[in-house]
Amino acid sequence: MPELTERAQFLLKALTERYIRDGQPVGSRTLARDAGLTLSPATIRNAMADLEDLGLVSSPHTSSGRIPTVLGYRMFVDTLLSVQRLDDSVVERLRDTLNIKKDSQNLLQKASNLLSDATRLAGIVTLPRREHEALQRVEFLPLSDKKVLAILVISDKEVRNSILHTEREYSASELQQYSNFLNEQFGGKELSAVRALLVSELRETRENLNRMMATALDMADQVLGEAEQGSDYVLAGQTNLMEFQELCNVSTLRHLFEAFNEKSQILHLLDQCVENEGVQIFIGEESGYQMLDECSVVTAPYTVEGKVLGVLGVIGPTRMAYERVIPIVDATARILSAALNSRD
Amino acid sequence: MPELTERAQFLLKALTERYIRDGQPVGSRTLARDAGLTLSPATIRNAMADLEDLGLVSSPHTSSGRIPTVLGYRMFVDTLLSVQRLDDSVVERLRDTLNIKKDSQNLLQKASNLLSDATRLAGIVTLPRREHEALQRVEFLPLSDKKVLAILVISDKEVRNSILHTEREYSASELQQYSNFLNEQFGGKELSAVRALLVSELRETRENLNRMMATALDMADQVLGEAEQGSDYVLAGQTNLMEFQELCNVSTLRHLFEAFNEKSQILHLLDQCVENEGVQIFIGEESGYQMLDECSVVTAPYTVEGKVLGVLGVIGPTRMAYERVIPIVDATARILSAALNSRD
DNA sequence: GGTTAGCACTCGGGCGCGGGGAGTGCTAAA
DNA sequence: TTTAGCACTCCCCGCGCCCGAGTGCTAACC
Repeated sequence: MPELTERAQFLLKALTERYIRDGQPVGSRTLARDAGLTLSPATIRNAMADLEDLGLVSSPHTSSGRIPTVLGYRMFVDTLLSVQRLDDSVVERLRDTLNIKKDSQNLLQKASNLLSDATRLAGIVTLPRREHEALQRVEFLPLSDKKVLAILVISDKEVRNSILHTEREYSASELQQYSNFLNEQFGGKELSAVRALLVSELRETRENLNRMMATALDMADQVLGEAEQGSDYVLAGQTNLMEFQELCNVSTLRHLFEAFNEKSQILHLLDQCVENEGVQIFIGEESGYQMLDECSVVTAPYTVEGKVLGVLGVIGPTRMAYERVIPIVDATARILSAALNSRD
Repeated sequence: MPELTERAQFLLKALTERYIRDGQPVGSRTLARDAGLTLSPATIRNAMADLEDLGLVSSPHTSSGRIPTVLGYRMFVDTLLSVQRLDDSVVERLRDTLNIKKDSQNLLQKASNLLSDATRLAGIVTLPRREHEALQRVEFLPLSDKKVLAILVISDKEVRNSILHTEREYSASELQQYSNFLNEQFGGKELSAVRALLVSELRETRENLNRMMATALDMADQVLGEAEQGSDYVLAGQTNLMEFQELCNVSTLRHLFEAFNEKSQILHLLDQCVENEGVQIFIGEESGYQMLDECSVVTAPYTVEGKVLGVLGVIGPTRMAYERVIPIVDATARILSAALNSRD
């Protein structure tokens, strides 16, 4: 990263802020007025030429003002940005909305809506990863006609059930035996571990197991298979993106929306944010995905009991109000984490 | 509806088909060549002038070809359309995809995808209405720490559960008593009836009821409240709509997509289709919703055991290939109904 | 009478032109 | 080092232009 004189930094900051504000390339005259410095446009022009040489700004054509490059934005958010303190009322609102007691799916949807409302961008929240969930308990309930309801208690917040199709009818007490067996064997273990154990056990001892055991294992495996489905996310406020000039041509929008539907690419990007804690920002091409070339993504992981469960964030044009967006994403992540933790 | 000479009908049909094919206003010369009739452009012009007087076609400006009006489309789909017979392979594909055994949520999503894929438009499927579902059984399971898992068995296909927060801990046997009571009282009744009964019973006899009954009713009410959430739909292939010239300006798209997110208006429209059986079509303004002015909606209800559960369909530009779309929507509705019926 | 050829007319779209404006780089002076 | 001055560049916008496609009307034709 090249070193800049204080003035150059100041100008880059002013230019970027101005450009973010009204989306027009910023000229030397405007900047001179804007910056508050008592410098003539000519001086500014010299400084801008330097910034251009360093690759921090560029001009769309010969005689127009400058706009920040990706590198310019990078420096802006990394070292120049003065992050706004969040208005208490906003925090209050976030907290209020997320503190209602609801199932987590609903909570994430709410969070996504909040993000998109507060930033006027698209909000995104990944569903919690399931890998490290532990199996608390399994219960089986007989339904009519060779069907069994399996209930998988993962925590006091997460319960999943699935309907199994069996080859014969089972009595309640018989099913009770099975679940007892499974709970004894696997209760408290991580789902992935349970699955692995089940598979190996099925392979090793299938011949020797009596019919009951085999069925129990089959059932559990069937349920686990469903429980460990692929990751996903909830999205809100995509339409907000249609308000921005720079995204407003149909082909750009189409690629973006197709990526939203496709999910895999976006998920892959968000997955990278799981490791780093705190707010993380991808500017334009940095994401490595073409459809996001003119977008920035601001993310933060959310946690329960210290473990990162998922990622939330916003997607918007590179020209977004970072100083407002960053604290919102940050706060939402914290508050969502708190809500997930404290729920009784 | 005005009566038309055979020739006028033929010309309207040819014109509409042509316009649907390539989206350009159709001129007399083109139509003369296209129609297969050995008529000169001048003759066609006369006939077109008549059609215009009847409000069936219009020209965007003085010297351009004609395009069908909403009325023209209406006559086209009602009396002129030669619906294509569906290719068997397509039916096969529909049937294959919908016959996998999956929970209904998943099935509807699949159906929506199929619709959008097969028509290259946006597919939509409303979630089944819940009103007439009967409560088969309720079970309670103690979780740790003053929490109780309530399981609501609605049918062999639908099970919902929710976690209740109680004021004290309950033993398994105590909970068993509650569920027995509820099952005796309400088993087999419709959810709405159950709810009504509960409310009145709570009001009338609250004072006299012992604590157990009250808790049981509270619990059940809490669960039912969640179960009877508002209606909803699954959507697929919105991005397909971005391919059409006539929808391709950002503001039109925005209104459309906002309506998709909003859901209430679209749902209201779809609700109208529940009553009529078979395929139903709204062309342009006919829907009564502004954001659909340049769109048509083709719907068909799907049923289980003769009862209409929901509606599916597609949304696309008025200029859509009705003769292809209609049988696809029709077939999908039938096949989805069959799949929902036959699932074991 | 229905059909057709001919003709004048209309309108949208594409193209080139020219002027104005915003902004630049360079040079030379303060 | 900063600044004023100046020539230059390029976008944008409006204007006039022409071309082509298509129309309506009229008059002739079968």
